[in-house]
Amino acid sequence: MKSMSQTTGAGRTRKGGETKERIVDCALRKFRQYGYDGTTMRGIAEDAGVSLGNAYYYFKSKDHLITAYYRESHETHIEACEPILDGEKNLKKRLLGVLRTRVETSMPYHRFSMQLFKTAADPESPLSPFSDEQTEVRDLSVDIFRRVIDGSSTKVSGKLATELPMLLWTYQMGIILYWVHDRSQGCSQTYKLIDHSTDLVVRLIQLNRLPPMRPLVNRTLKLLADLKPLRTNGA
Amino acid sequence: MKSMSQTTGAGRTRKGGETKERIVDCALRKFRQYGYDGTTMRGIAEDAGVSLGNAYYYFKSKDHLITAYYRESHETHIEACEPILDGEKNLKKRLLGVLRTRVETSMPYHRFSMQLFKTAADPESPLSPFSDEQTEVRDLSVDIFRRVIDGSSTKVSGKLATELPMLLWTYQMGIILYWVHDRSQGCSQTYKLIDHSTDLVVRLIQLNRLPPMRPLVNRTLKLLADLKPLRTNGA
DNA sequence: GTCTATAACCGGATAGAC
DNA sequence: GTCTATCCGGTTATAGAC
Repeated sequence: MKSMSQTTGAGRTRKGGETKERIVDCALRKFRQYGYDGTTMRGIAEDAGVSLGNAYYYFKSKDHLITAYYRESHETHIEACEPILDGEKNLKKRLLGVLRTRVETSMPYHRFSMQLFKTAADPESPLSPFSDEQTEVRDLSVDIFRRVIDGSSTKVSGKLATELPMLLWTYQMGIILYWVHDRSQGCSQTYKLIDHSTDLVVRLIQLNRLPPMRPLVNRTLKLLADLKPLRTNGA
Repeated sequence: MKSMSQTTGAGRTRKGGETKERIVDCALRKFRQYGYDGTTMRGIAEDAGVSLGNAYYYFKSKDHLITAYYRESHETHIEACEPILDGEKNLKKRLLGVLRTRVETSMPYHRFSMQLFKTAADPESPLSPFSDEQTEVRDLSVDIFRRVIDGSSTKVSGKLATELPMLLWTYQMGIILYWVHDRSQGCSQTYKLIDHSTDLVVRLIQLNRLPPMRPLVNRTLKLLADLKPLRTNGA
């Protein structure tokens, strides 16, 4: 654990912190307005009233501004989810609510996300939501799904219980991937996908209770475990 | 259907065709040797003995050279697969053989593919293996899996039969995605993944025969059908 | 040490002459 | 079909100011 901010160690004085914040704000605004490709570092710097080189003092690359997006994105999401996580007991409704909210709150960044996913899809990059460097935000995000399960009336048992929050997070990433490319009016296709797939997912979770299913479930979990060590050099 | 080559309509004279071919050859060699990012258009042009501008006359962007890679990649694969497709009857062994061969033949391009997937993961791009523009090569690739099934002793029935070749192709893309990020010695992790996952996949295919499974299978297929129309503007 | 600015460099892409 | 000249934007080197 190194601790936070990829952003060059910078921003440790009153003025520095403010400058950094100003850059982030301008960047996010430009991202919403013009998308990722349509936003230039020169443009951000100009808006923020700093020189180009100075912007690079705070963020060592354009990509690194993405971390700022992840943070804002998560905060907006969890805030909007509280009512559902607090008030609803039915598993399917909880899951449905969290996923729909994720899409809704991300809407202003639709164009941006389209172009983002190109960089984010590459687990090489520290900017990938799957990378070590994003552990912090990712864990917060996985936690939402832990709450989805724990706060519901459906009890999950066996090996599945441990893995489920992370699996649901991955499932959410799949939804996002779809949304990113969804050009339908108001992203109605994505909402349809959410409805149909949560139905399936909840069924599968409940199927886990049937003893004859256990070997298949366990074998699948074992496979997923194998999928993990992408970054290690193990033989 | 527009027909082939994304490459600007160019290359229709004797000399033109040769120049184009020379560019492709130099590009692929450089891709193998230095990866995608490590290869510059200027470098390719120089090796091919043409000017930078001229290279752009034949390929309207660096990305468009990727089409050339897809083509070579597919040809090498199918050639290497013939023995298995002709000689083996067991479904699992056929599938295993085809997937292993895919990885083996792609090995010289491992570094290249790492960087490639960044661009290819974006279905926006005409370079994505999922895009309309790549229908031609993709169909050829899906066809390999049709042969895997048809030539095997296992009979597949129901709605699954129609979709299975395409599903297996998608599954192969998943394997490739894993391989691309696999840093283990000789990509042993990927081969392990292939072994374990084909086992699971073949089991699932055979499970399809059990009547009680049908509703779940059909519901899943319906969901997958919903997943398709990513590019349309449907309500 | 923390911050800021100016002037390059590099490589993908385009314009336009021949 | 081919070239040269140029643009554009991410990134870096470097030098100074607080």
